[in-house]
Amino acid sequence: MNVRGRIVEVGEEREVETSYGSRSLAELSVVRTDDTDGDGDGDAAGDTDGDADPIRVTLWGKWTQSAELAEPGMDVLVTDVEESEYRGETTYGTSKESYVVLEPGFLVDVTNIRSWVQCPRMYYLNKLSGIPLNYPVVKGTIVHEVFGDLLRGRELDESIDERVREAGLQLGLLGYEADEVRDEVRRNAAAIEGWLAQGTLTEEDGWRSEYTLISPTFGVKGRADALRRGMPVELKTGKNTNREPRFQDKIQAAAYALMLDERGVPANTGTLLYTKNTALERNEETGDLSPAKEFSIGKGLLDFVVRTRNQIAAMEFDMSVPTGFEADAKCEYCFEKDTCMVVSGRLDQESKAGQIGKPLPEAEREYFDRLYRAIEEERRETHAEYRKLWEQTAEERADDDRALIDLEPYPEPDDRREIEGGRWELRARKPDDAVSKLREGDVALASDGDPVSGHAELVRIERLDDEVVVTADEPVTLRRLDVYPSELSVDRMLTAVHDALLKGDPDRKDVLFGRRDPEFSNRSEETYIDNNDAQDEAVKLAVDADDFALVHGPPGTGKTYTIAQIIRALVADGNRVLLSAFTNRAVDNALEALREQGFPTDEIVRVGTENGVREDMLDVRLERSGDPNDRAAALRDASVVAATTATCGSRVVREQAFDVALVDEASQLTEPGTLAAVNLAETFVLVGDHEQLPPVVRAENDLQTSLFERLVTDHPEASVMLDRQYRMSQRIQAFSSAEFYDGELRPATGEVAAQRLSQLPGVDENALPSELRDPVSFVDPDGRRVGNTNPTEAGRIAELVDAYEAAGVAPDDIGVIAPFRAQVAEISRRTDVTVDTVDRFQGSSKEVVIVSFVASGSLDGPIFEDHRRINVALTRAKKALTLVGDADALASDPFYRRILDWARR
DNA sequence: GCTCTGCTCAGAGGA
Repeated sequence: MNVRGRIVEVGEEREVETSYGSRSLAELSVVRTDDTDGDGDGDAAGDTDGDADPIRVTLWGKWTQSAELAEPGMDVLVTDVEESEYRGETTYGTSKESYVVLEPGFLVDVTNIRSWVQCPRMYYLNKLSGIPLNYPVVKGTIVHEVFGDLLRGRELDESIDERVREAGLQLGLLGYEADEVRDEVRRNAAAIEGWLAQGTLTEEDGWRSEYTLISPTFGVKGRADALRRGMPVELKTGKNTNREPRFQDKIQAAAYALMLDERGVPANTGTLLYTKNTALERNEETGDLSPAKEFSIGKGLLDFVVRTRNQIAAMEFDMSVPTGFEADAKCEYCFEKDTCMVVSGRLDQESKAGQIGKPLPEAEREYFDRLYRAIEEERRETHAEYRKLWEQTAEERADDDRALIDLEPYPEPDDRREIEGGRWELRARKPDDAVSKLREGDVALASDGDPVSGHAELVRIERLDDEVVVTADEPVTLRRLDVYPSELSVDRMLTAVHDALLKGDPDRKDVLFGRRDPEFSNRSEETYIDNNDAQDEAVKLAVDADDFALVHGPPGTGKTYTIAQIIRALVADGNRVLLSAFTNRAVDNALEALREQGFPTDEIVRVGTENGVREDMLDVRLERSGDPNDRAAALRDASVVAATTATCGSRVVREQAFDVALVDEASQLTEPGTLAAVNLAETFVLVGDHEQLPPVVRAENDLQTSLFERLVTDHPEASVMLDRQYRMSQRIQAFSSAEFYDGELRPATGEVAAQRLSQLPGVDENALPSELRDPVSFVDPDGRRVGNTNPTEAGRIAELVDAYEAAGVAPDDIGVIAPFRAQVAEISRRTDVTVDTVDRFQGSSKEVVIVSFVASGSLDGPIFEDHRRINVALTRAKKALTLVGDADALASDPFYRRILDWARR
């Protein structure tokens, strides 16, 4: 039996005499959160605030080490407890089989356990700074890929050629030639091949490569290089002159064994494959020619893995920083010693290696701590997403759009096909009505129906319509496809903050931290845009900025056009420019405008995945694979590099340097997200509108305010607001202008102000029902909110769409906006025009927009509290805007009351 | 109570 719950009290470790001799123990008081009453309804869950009686759990032996790390408030799981009666009370204790897991909901990566074993500071430093582009790592990756290819039966030379080619860009940036890399990889691969050839591949040896594992019990996730007869095999391209495998390597393999145990397939042996070892070991007295080192994995080693994992989880629980004293690693031989000392010196952290240099100013350290915490909170939320893989039923996940279930694989053998490189293509039929967040190009978790304890593979989605097609390293029966969460964006935020503070230019930091004001020099006498003063001013400000310039662009004010003008002016001045934005769509829109203005295509490079980059920009997309020198030159020689901010944080782009970084959608970016782009340039230009949607973050924390908003507020003198809008009629823009832009947003021309539906070809305004005659109208369908839908309202909206169409408006010119996805679905069922959430509508517009408010009775809910979202909804329409909702509900709130008054005027 | 885009995923190593 297992015990799971929330710790309320932690006892001191003490020695007691038992029948086995003297043993140490520590007691925990735990309020159980697992289902203890056996009725299966789980009603004890979450009931941790003290009305349930705590139970006593005794941790014996080395588990007392984990007890020392335990704190009230932590979750704990103790497996295979022994139950006993003591003075009428049932108590629990660890048995020989037990594991004690602190904060099992916190998912620790196997590689993190590995680096913690080397040194806890190493774990911290890796997390903070990421691993920069360096040759040993790139080469190691290639050797691993070749290893996987060999296991899948691929021909060696073909594999090496392709894998080296794929790494072309990285190798080129590092200054390596393809030939020398191929030779080196071949030497490493020879060791692998020789070992594989020792009679093992001919028999049924049960090999498989790249095995993804997630452990709900132990709070560990990771990916094993390979399994052989169900036992973990890890490949290491480094040197190891000892007879024994390195301890941290053993721990890595043992961590995979632990997760295999949980799945009921015990692995008592681990293998480490050191590819540089053949020549070295040939001379040793053992006569062992093999690069493989086997070792046995017993319960003691597995316990050690779990205790190490607990150390990490406990440290992350209170977000403290490891000092290095947690382990007995020796600093004098450490590669990271200098980095370690600099980081601890700058951030004023205690560390075993000591400190070098002066601490950062207090304001910077506070900023670091604040964002570090916020980012780590975000990481927790990502972990919660992983947990849903097993905590939610398949149906719940499907309802949440996080999984496609009940896929029907084609009858064997048509459900799978071996493709190039020994990989697999898998196919299944998708139930008609199934929808999800998954998109073509995504990485997802494919499974036989159970993604955690069943057979699951990480796959790439190739096609997603009535048929599902995915590619995978190994075949699986394709019955279910789950969203696979990623910590990537969290990791990149952390490195962006690290780079900004620890590697950033002191001059830049002086402005960012308000120690001096942003400076401008009078470089430009030119007029860039002659029919719009604010746009022209924006270009001037950007060109003149020595630190940064801010362009505030309300809806329809020609932001994209201005961005293209700014980039052209900057490049004309001899600058190398990084163009970035939160979404791929915004990056491509800006590039499109740039190209339309005649900017030479051969000076542009678009960095991004094939699926992310829009089709019409693929011709300038940077192909990563190819000849190293050629690939590196393609990137280095471009005067404009365009990429999302997430890609700016990637290893390759992080190596680049620019004169200016221009970031669009800056108001939708977290501060670290913006820093990822801004870090790479001397000066920066941020374009955005903080009166529209803020950054999307999972946790409520300091990431919700964008750098754009902070700087606009602190330095209005460094900003220009584009005040002429080219989208909406006067009547439509009036509310937004008054409420959000101090009345300063105006139509650019009389034509814009006076535009009417009747100007559209074939439209007869008189054919509209009277309630829709005004450019802004309000309709109360007298509906009721049901969950996040309002079916009556949805029905009425379909009728309104029909009315517009009957008056001659083309379906393509009509858009419907609703606050909830559920209502979007409800309306979509009844009409063929575009229906979407506010969030997805940001950035686009339609001639006619109908907004569904859904709410009835009251306006409770976060979606209505953020008025910026409403601003977006109300500013998508050019000629006609119809609001549909419950008048009484809207009138109950002053802000919505004003909307009502405006619409019914 | 809600909105939801990014990114190959995670891991690849030095002495």
